[in-house]
Amino acid sequence: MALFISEQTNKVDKKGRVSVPAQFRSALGEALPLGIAAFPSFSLQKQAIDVWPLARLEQLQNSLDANSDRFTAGQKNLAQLIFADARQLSFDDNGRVLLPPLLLESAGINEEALFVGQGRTFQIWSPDRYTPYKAGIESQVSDGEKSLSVFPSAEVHG
Amino acid sequence: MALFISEQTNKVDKKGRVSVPAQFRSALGEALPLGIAAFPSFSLQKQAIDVWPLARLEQLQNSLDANSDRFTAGQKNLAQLIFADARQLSFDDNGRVLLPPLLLESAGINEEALFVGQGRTFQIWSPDRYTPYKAGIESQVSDGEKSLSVFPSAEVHG
DNA sequence: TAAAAACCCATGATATCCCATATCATCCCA
DNA sequence: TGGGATGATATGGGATATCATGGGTTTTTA
Repeated sequence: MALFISEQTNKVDKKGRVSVPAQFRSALGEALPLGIAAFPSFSLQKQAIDVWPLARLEQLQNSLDANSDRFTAGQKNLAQLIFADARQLSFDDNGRVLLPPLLLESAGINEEALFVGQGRTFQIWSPDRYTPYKAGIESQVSDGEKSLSVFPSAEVHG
Repeated sequence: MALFISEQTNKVDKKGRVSVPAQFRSALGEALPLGIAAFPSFSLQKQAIDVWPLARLEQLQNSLDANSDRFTAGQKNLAQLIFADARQLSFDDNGRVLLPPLLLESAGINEEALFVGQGRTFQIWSPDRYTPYKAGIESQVSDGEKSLSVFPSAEVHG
């Protein structure tokens, strides 16, 4: 599965439908028909929506099944919350998903949804919230952190 | 078998019938006609109802048969209680199950039943009980644990 | 035979499907 | 190189199917 990169804003119609950016759909590849899992982003204090390919949730469950001892109690609680709060969304023929009202509300999304690539996952933001958030992130990048090492030993997923 | 994810509240009619969320039914897949096993959740001090696909009970029995020495005495007792307290529920043509009075009472369910996905299993709650329970879980997730590693080595079921 | 369970059908709300169109990028050919 | 044709994408709206729910009727069970 390819990575989710770039930002794109699409409209939410009155039925709650949004087109997922075509690049994101093609990044899903064969996982597209399985759909995606969307839930309020815990790491962002539910400011935005986190989206995972459904297979990633299955990987999490498999990890829990096989390596239960490698998770802290807090991590197990978080996993439970994710399974409870996640909504499984599937694509219509035009590449749209239906965002449930609860997710729209928690992310403060009205007319427009801003898709933000995050590598193996992506986020959906209200543009109004994203602008100051991103500015804050940028200001937190210190001078010493303006370049990144890529560890060559890291395995390639897929 | 797909995962049980998301929350959904459905009504319990005066006959004790509830629609199991369609997504949960489709997650059961071919196991749907076998029905489900429901019992007071021991891990939750019987605050709610735990629901397993019937095949999971069989897996538990198989594990007990094959690895009896790997279970503690307490775990064996727990298994005994589950086999005793579980009720096998089957679906009618509309995707409903009949919740026995004993289960409804132990979970404090009256008019509404809140289904909560937990991956390989799900729970059924009284909405009144669930709200404070969930708040407690959320407060137990510390800031450092607001994201999860997904071990890439875990294989995807399917 | 009374109570409970299973079965059947009806209905409103909602989600899904299908088609139409506007916009834009790409391609192809003059 | 210009300009029209082609195709992909995003978006809107109507038609259809699905879902949750209520109620009635038949069948089973105690």
